[in-house]
Amino acid sequence: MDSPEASKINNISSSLSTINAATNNPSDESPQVQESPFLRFVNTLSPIKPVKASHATHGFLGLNSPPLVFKSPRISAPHRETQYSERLEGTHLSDTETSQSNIGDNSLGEAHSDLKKLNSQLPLPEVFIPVAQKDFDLKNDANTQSSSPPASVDEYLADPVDDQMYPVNPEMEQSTDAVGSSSLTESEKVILKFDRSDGPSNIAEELLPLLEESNMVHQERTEYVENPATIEGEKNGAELVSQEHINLGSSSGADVFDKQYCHDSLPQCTGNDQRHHSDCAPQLMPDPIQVVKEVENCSEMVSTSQVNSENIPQDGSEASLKYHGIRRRCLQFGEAASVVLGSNKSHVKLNTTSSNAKMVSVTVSKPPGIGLHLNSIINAMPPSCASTTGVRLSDGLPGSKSSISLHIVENATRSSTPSNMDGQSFIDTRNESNETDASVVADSFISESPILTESIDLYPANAPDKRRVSPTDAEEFNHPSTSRKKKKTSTDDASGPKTCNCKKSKCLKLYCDCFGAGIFCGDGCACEGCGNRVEFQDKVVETKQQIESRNPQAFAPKIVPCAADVPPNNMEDVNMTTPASARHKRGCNCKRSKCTKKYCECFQANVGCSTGCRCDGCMNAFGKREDFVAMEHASSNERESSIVEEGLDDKLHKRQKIVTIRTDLLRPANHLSPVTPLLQCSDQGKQGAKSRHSSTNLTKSSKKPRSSLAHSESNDSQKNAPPTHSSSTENEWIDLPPYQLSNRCGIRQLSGGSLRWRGSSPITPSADLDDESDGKLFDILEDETPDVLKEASTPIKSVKANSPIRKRVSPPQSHLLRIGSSSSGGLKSGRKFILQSVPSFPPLTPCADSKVLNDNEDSGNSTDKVT
DNA sequence: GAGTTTGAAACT
DNA sequence: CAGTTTCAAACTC
Repeated sequence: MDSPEASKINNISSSLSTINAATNNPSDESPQVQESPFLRFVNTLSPIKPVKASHATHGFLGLNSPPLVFKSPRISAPHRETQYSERLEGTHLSDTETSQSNIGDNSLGEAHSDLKKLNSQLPLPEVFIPVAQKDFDLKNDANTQSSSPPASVDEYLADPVDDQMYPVNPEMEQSTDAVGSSSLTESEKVILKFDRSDGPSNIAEELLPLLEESNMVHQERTEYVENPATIEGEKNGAELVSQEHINLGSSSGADVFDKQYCHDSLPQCTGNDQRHHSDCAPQLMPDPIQVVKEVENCSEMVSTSQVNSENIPQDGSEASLKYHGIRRRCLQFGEAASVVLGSNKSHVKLNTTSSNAKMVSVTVSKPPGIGLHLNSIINAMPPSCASTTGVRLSDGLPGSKSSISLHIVENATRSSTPSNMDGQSFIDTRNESNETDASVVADSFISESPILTESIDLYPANAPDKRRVSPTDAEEFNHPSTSRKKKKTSTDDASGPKTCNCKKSKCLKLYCDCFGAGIFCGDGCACEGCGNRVEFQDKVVETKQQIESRNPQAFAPKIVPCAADVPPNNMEDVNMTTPASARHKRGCNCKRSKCTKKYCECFQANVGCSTGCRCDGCMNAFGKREDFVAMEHASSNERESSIVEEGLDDKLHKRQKIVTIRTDLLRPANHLSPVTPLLQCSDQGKQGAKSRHSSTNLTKSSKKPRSSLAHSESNDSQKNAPPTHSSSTENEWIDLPPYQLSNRCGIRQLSGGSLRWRGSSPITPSADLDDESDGKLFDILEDETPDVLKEASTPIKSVKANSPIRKRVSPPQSHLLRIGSSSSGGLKSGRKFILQSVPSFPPLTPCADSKVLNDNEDSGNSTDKVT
């Protein structure tokens, strides 16, 4: 399907990718696109995505910049229409896919035709698109183009577009999703109906009030949209959507839609529910604007979905509309669960995988690993809510939302592609991303439906972070007052939502878990003089702003899921062990806990320590800093390298030798071991100040290759011991050789590209540098590289040790830029790789950005080096 | 449940 | 920017 249209798709995908980045739905795309890994890869690669995404997010989220969506609902309406049309197409495509994969209902094809008709009928209001919505326009254009061609293209386009649209307007997303759902044919409806019996209805009933409200909003929108008749259609469509979601659970293809829906609807619905019900004691702390807008958004979201349904020519009771949003969640969630459970397995594995990925992305729609603070919020937040949270994020971190979503998507894709890696790896990723998501969703829904529990079960919560975030948030939302008990605290994870016990901070400091997570304290909190309550919203917002003024990222997710993002080279990746490949942005500073207890934020987040960490004696089960892992891998490599080096010493400069060795080692390993060289370096790694200094000194002064080698070796020997330790917790990861791990990351996210990438990037630079470096770079680097930078490059420290050049070699320039771009954390850590791993621009931006950066870097480095 | 430990956040 | 203090969670008993 993809191949013929791939070119188009690619073109469009690039544009879409940008949009997608903005939206959180990249996962949706990916799943859809998954059919053509190449497209997926292209999408992921497109550097534009992240940037636009960030922008879009900014526009939305940024407190400073009121969300465009709100301002110009009308404008959005036309978009919606276009989106709908697109969405319809996309849905058609997806439907077709689903039909092929799972359902195989002929009706789907019919539905597509119907949808196409509808689309043709529906005018594409590209003109309407506002500036902020340019992305949408692009999408629309792409969609329109794509629409004409076979469904496959449309599918990709439609989904991504929708996704992209979402970031700008969550409502739009839902609407598009709804449209897509609406696109489902009657046959699907039938299926959906069956699925309904599954039980989301209960939840839906609970949510009905919300739906009603949303309906109100819908009506408004419907006005925008077009005909009142369409409204009915919407309602019907809503029902259909819900049904579809359910059905999707059964069908793989449907899964995509479901996921999308779930993705959109779930968060939104949750947000809506939360707001409306006001159940959640720990409500997300609204930004001043957000509060009002959120409600609107939530309602809009629902309404949009309904509106989308308008397009769908189906019968349905209004009541169904009410359920619609609710059902979505439930259904979706259920679907997700079912999917996870493997109900769909019977269909097509690929589909299931994709669906799973989608599921993940959808259900999650939030950065998996992310989040102690914002993460939680984000997780809990529905898209609409996300916008609200996003506001904060935007304040500190532009595009965080979008970026997060991207990460999620990537994660989802990763998880979705378990086949690639070990089942374990797959599971792991799922655990984090999905768990968190699932947990969140589950938390929100558990009360409503048992299905949730299933999904949850699927993802045994491993991550404490998740625990904190999701449970608290979810519970809070679901059971604001009741759920909380006193200090269940994070440890309770599963037990309950997070609560605080603040005595003096009044819950208005980051000390407070609730405040730090961006949620209001609930009844369960045992805090004294709590100022983090809805009553004090103004104050809370003000305080937040103050804190953000000091540290824009204060509320940003501390954990960045970036397995793929992490530069392939990074030691972290190798070390990484972090199940989700997530990392703590700032890193921990543990001294005594050795990162083995929850004192350590990294450990608490189930994330391995990264180069950014300044911990002492890191024994983080999720991944030791870099040293250990690197040491392990490096040790073997080093030996080889050392031997080679020795031989080379006579001939070449020691430096060159080292470099060449690296390149040699790396090249053969290529994608596998781009890390290895680093690892070698890493061996010296952290402890490294010693090793570094010594090595650097050696290199500079005597430049004895052996000295460096000796360091590496010694370090290896020393560090080797700890790595074994890591294996215990992370059996999965640990089991895999470091290079495998790295591969994993790359493979997951980017089917093929990542590999190339990594392999080339780390290696080529060094190699090239080596070649050239001897004369120029070497001198420059050595002399110029300030100690800070050297230190900064800690992860690669080994590089330093081996050769000053190496520091820069891997990505010298880029590093600097990155470092600069990367927040203070990067500088602090001072480690090259950290910089890479951390998205330069918005540290929040998870995978996508980082990927992009990496891609850029790689390309740039390769080009530079090559030249 | 009380007390201690720990490290992040806040402050100077 | 570094060092110190404050704070609340995490942990231990």
